[in-house]
Amino acid sequence: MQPKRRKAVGPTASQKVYKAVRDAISSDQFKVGERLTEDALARKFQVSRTPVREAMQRLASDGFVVFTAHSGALIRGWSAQEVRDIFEIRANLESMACGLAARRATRSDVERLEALRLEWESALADELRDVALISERNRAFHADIFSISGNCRLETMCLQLMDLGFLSRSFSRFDQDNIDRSKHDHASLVQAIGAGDDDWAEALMKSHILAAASVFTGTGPP
Amino acid sequence: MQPKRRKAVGPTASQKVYKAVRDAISSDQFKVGERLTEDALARKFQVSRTPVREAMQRLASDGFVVFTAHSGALIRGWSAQEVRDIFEIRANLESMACGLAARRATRSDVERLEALRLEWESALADELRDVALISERNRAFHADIFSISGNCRLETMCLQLMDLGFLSRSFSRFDQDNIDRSKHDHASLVQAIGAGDDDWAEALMKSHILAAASVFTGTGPP
DNA sequence: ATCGAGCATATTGTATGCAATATGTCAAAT
DNA sequence: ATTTGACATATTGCATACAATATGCTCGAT
Repeated sequence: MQPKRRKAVGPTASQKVYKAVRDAISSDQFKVGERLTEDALARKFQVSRTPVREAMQRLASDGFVVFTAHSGALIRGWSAQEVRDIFEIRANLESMACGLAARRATRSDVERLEALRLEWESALADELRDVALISERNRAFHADIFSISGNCRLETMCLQLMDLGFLSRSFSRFDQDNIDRSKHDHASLVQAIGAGDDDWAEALMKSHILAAASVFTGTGPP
Repeated sequence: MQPKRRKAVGPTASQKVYKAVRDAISSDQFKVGERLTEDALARKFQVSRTPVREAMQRLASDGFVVFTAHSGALIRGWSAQEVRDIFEIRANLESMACGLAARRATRSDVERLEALRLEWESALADELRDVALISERNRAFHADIFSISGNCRLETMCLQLMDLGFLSRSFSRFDQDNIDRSKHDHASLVQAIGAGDDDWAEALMKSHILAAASVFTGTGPP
């Protein structure tokens, strides 16, 4: 007889709704200010309002939607100030994670990271310019650095900041210069982490994020 | 006629439960590993299970409890590694906030901060050694710096990290040396922020947090 | 035409019931 | 004595019903 198999009980309805709506927001499938009515979502996912409400609570807590009592959930927008604030935090947290990663990375970590970098470059090189794919692979590259850092909470916090909807539009704003710079940055990052040079890795990541911020917020030199 | 008064509709039941349980956790009123059953909380707050569940979802999302499907919410504990990780992040984020605060603080900001510092010192000076009061005023002091930083999201993130239950035990571990150092640190912080010296303020806060970390995690010199 | 009051409708907030799942107990086998 | 299985109980997950609140519209007054 097979070793008794644990009954494979899937994710709860609430979790499924949470994940689906979260992904939809991250990939920018809702308009800012759009109202998410419980009934509509409940019908869409074939469940009752209860699990939908629970998912919305968590989304609100994560900052993806704003939730006002008796008025429901709205897809939140981001003021220029908020976008600046977020990039400012990312520049600090991600450079910290990068420095830690440089100190802790093993040979196999570096090899995996390099593989992710190459996958991202190949998505960039493709004629089709699939922005969603480029964005996804960029995320995977950064996420791997967070993971190597060994600080789980830092990893979670960095991921949360990366996954805030507006970022999915990031690469569509990049011109050729931005892309070349990004490619160069990522290559240097792998090099610095591979060499275990934490100061270098940290400084590289900080400048990498701040450069992206300047594209996004238009604070760069004219 | 009076200007039409908005109907004073209180916070929802769900919000009340959330706040009550969150405060109870922050002030360490539950044992680690303790199970929070929905029925018990519902009876305690005289509401049904629905708002209790919603509150628990948000608490889980905020990291105060762990939530496993079909098994409910447990008060989470913190491994030594997690505590180290959190102090590491605080050292970065709070020093960042402190540097920003030094650049932005107005005269009235500094005066208010100084007043908060003095209130904290008076709580420390009291013979009774009310650890909860000391902790509360320390929080108010740090929170004011976050607020002055002008970065709302940073403020929220720093507060979340400060409010993780185990910190309420911090001051009960301090010996006289730690207390003297803390008093000195806080005084210097106000001075640095008042002088607009962001590098100094940033470095001070970093060392302030790391010193507290060493007391807490026992990583300091013997 | 514009504005505001009041009603009708839509939507959220909460309570309750039932089904699904986990937890604890006890007896029997080794 | 320890372990394993099955059953009883406790607890959560979800659906539905109803209450509370907000939203939008009509209609009348100015």
